[in-house]
Amino acid sequence: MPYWLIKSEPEAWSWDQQVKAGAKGTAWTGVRNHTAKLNLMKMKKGDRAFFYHSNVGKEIVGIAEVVKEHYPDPSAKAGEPWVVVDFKAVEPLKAPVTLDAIKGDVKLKDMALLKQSRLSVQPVTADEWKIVSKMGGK
DNA sequence: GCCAACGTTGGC
DNA sequence: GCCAACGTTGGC
Repeated sequence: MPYWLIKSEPEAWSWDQQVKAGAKGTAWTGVRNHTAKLNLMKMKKGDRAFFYHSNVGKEIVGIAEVVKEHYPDPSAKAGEPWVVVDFKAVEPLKAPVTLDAIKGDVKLKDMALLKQSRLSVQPVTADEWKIVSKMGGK
């Protein structure tokens, strides 16, 4: 099963808001980058993603799950190609995994989070998923 | 089709 | 607040 990492500035959309959105989940709107869009389109229902707080916090705070596969982004202008998927919060990490901690682990040096820091929807390998989950207290 | 200018993201 | 990375735009 593929794994992902989704980024949000907590001032715009935080993990707490995602939790409050409940089991039904919410649309992950606002992706305006083609690489990120392609990743959204690859996601299948049930895929899991790390929820990362960019800018403020700079840490992975929880695990989200795809509840609805991609469909046109309601926040896009007519004719634009952007898509969204619906995510729900699954569970928080017991201990958030900070960017510093990720940088400090040589096994995570190839993570897209470090290599393509501006990409807001990224793939995560199974190994990376396992390591970060463990660091997060799972 | 190239590339300079410009805007945005996100870490520091 | 600065700046590196990088995507987009527009002149040629």
